[in-house]
Amino acid sequence: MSEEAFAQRTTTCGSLTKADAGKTVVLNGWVHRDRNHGALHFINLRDRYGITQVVVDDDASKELQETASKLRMEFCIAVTGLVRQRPDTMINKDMVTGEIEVKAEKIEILSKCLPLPFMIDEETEANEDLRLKYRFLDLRSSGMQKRIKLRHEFVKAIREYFYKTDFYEIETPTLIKSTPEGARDFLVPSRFYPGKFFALPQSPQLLKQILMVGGFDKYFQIARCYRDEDARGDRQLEFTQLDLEMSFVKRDDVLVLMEDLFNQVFKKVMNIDLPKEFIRLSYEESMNTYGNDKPDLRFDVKIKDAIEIAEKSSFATFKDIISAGGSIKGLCIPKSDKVNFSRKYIDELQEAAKTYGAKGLAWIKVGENNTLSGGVSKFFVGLESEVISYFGATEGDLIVMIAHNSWKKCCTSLGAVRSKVGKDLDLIQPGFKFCWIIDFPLFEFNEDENHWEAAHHMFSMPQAEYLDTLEENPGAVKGDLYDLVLNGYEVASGSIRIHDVELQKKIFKICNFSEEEAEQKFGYLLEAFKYGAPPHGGIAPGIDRMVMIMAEETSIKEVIAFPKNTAATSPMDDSPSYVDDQQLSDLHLKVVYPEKKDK
RNA sequence: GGGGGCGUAGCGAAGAUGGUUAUCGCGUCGGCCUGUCACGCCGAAGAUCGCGGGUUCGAUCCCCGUCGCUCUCGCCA
Repeated sequence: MSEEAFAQRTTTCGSLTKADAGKTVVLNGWVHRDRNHGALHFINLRDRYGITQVVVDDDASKELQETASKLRMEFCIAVTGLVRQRPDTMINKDMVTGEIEVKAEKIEILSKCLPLPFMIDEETEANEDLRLKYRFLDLRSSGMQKRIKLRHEFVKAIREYFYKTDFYEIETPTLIKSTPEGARDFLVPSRFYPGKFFALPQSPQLLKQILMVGGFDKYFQIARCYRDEDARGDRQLEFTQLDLEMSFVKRDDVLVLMEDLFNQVFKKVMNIDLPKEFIRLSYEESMNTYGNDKPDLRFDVKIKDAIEIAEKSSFATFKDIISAGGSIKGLCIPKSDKVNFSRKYIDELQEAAKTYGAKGLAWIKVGENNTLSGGVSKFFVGLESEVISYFGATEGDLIVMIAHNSWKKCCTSLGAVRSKVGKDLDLIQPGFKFCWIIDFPLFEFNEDENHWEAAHHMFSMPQAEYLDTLEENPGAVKGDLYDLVLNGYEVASGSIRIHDVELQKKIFKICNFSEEEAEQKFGYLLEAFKYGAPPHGGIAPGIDRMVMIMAEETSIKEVIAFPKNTAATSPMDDSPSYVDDQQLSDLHLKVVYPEKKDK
């Protein structure tokens, strides 16, 4: 079986300049645009590297002219021709190769193309589902090409960094034991053992800890992870993490390593200088000031505790919340020429707050000469100047306050208002603002099941000062946990791990995990800890999410070659799909369809 | 599981208090064109207005249901 011969490229569509004039070249690529003037015919030929204008002149042979007239968008062709400098008046300054054109001597159609479902532009206007169905076409767009390249450069720079800093790249299995806590596992049925399942890893967490016990004190991996939870704009069923772990380290060793890594990677990939050290905020500080644990520091609007001023008001709701021990916080929204603080806009802000559990949004407009109007201003009569100076407000600003019995809901609902305001008022400055969130609580109370559980996961180390009082007051315990945040997205999460069996057992107990259950689920880790486990810790930055932010996109799908949609399916290959009965029976499975009709 | 948005030629959009021929741009097909570069000009084809039901003399439009996509809350250690 010999393949059909064709003229193989001698150069690419992004490389020719006037220095190449006079050379005979062969280009291979796709017909990007096709401008046929009858006797004169221009073809923009595109490949990964760029676009070059091919010309079929009026002196072309009849055969060549006929071939050229058959060309349609996205035909894959080979062009043999002569590079010639364009006359000065015909130079296209917007094209890298705009100084030259290739006078076609021969055109071969390597592969035809059906009429396109959508045009291939820098960014197509077609809706996302269609783009995913025809991903092979969408990937040809310069936007996708650019983003996939960025991702490649990013991962490459990461690997280079770890190779030169003496880390080992070690693969861990993707068929592992199902872990009960955390996200829902993707399960893979065992053919040999009826009723038994492997799980796809949510992360290589336990395996990398065991690698530490195994003596590989600096490990990293570009690891695929799987979580069977609902997708989001910044969340996919499967995603890629830079997973790393180190032995004999303390928290700051990990933070400093990450700062150094991203300094070097951002410099190499985007020629951007990051600060040598990233800002550090405690969880509590971040919640209180920005209303979440992933603050967007690209704009400087800050939340302020408002109990002090609210308790002076005559607003009954505030009094009730205060006497119930709740929280009241406020935000001074600066006057803006982008948004008029109309009743309609305030309603929008209130809706944003309500999605995070706020009951309402108290608001006050700041007028001239220290006056207040609208909303709850009538409850602050006589306190005008005090309110204004408390929030540092000036004329035209809008002060909003949220009162809630739950400190967390008070923070997060006001945080939602802050985020919306940042976008709507166009306050967000360009750039990349990293920060660390540290000192997370180790446990949080599960109201429904009436017991404590790990806020992150059960393998994180409590901070030393809490070690003796863990059981007495779990809610107060802070862990050696850290998240890396970039422009309002959590991009990495890590911790110093527990390496002591007894401490680990204590944590299980606090989380209402019986010894038997712990033994059954994590016995192998506990066993490993009995054999000289080193102190260790690590972190796992999300590759997709970081590249998304670097590419200034808001959907993770833009930086993944073949993503799933929000409905957790792939429109291109139509997965997931039904399998035949034989496959099911091999796996000892029987499908019970839900009541609702299915297909 | 809940909430919001969207669904009109291959693609992107417009549309009407409910009225008989549903617009526009891109693409497609045919013709013309010697300097275009989002080429231009002339012509043509292409739509059960997501699907089902209801109200009505009449529904793409109103109502109910349903499906799909999307954003989001829950969820995601």
